[in-house]
This record gives sequence, structure tokens and C-alpha cells, in this order.
Amino acid sequence: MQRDTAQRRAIRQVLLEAKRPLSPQEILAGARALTPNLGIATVYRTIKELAGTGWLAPVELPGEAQRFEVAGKSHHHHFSCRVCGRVYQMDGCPADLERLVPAGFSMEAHEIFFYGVCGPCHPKR
Amino acid sequence: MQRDTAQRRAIRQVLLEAKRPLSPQEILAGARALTPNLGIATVYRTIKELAGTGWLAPVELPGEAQRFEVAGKSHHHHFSCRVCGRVYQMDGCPADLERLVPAGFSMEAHEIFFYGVCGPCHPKR
DNA sequence: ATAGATGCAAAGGGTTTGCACTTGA
DNA sequence: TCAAGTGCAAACCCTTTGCATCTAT
Repeated sequence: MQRDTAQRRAIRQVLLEAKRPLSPQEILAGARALTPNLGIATVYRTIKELAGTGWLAPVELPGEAQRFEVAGKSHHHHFSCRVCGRVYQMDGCPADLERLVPAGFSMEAHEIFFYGVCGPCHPKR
Repeated sequence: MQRDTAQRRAIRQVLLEAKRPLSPQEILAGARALTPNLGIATVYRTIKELAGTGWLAPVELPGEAQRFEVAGKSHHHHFSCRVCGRVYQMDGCPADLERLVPAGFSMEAHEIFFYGVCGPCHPKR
């Protein structure tokens, strides 16, 4: 990650302008508008390095392809609305996660997904 | 799913005896102890049908291959070991999950994944 | 007997890698 | 200049599919 190439500029720009996490193929399509000869291998190599430096954060939803978004948000989880499909960010964590880990195991990270109905989708009562 | 073949008996038995969700490759390895000529294609075809009938429940970890466990178990979550790749079942839940849901939202389900190092993979102290 | 089931191998789809060429510094 | 970076294609890995063979009923 030493040189500032046109390909890397394009990939970073596409990710910065995106309003949602992008898949490698989406990054490729977007960045080719700026550097037409861009190859998929360069996209993978670049996002791997960007994720390594912490500039990019992987967004992995169960059963879906891996996506990436520009990092910088604080630790959070996600709430998926089964009515509208929107995904909300939820700050905070359960206090007693460690309690659930068996003796001898060490927890290094966790991921939580909530499913339900969001406020806007709730019928007014 | 009309015939009771040796291959299907072996696949079901391996899944019944497992205490954790198994990947297709793990199922293949286990079932080959019972039917040595078993092919991976049969494993995929069988788990697809077993999942369709509800006998198997898919366990989808973010960014990992799909696994399967026999359905009907009580509520639990999963721990993924980053060293050996095995996935363990973990009973219990955080007590204060509802606290994290914003007002106006209703939580209907949740999914939690733990990542770390499992007991067997820990260096002896 | 015969349609369902299997095993093999080939085909797909997504990701990674080897290598010669290109290019930023 | 010259090593980091790139593009292409081949290699990989996992999963699905085509097809001839096998087998439970």
C-alpha cells in the first residue's frame, strides 16, 4: 500500500461515495467508470489491504455475500426489519456476553443481529 | 426422498450424533466411515432435501460456509474457533437484549455469533 | 422391472494466485 | 531506475448439474 495509483483512487472514491456497503463486483463496476481497464483481482487485493489497515470494514450478513463499507463507525450491531428490509445500526452491547462462553474458551469478537419490525413499519395503535 | 438408502442413513446418523453444526465436508468425512464410497454430491443433495423437510436447520455464519444441524434443539447460539474452524453450540442468552432495541421497534428474533479460540485449540498453560 | 438415488466428473460462480508488463516515486 | 502495483488467465474452493450406473421397492 505504498503507491497512490489511479486504480486505488477510483476504488476509494467509489466506496466513499456509496451510501451502503458494496460487494467486490459493485466496487468493480463503479470504479471502472474511472479506470476502465480495472481488473477484479486488483479490487480484491485493494479491499483486502484497505480492510487490513482498518480503512474498510467488512459487513457480513448471514447468508449474504461479503460487503465493505468505509470504517470509522463505533462498535455497533444491526437490526433488520422484516417488513421494509432496512437495516438499522444499534449502538450498545449486552453486558454479560462473557458469561455465555464455556470455560477454556476465549472470546475475541462477537456479532449480533436483531430481527423484527422497525418503528416506522409498526401500525399506529 | 422416497427411499431409505445406506447413504442417507449414514448422513442422518452423523448429524444426529454431532454436538455442533456440521459443514458439508464434515458430514462427508463422518458419513464415509459408514459408507466409504459416499460422494460429496450426495451429501449436498441430501442435506438440501433434509433442510427442505425441516429435519435439518441451516446455520449461516457471516462470511463462512453454510453448516447444518438437526432441527428441534432449544434456543442457542454459536461459537466459531478461528484456529480450527469448528463451530460450537452455546446455550443461554444475554439477559438484557431488549434494552438495546430502540423505542418503537419490536424484536422478534436475534442471532449471536462468538468468535475466538476454543478450549482444545488453547495452548496448555 | 423401473423410477429414484448414487458416484463421478465436468461445469459454475466467486475469490486468490502466478507471472510478465506497467508505472509511480 | 526498479520494485510496487496491475491485468490477464489459470488455479482454487465450494456447490451444482449431467449422465450412466446402481438399487430399493
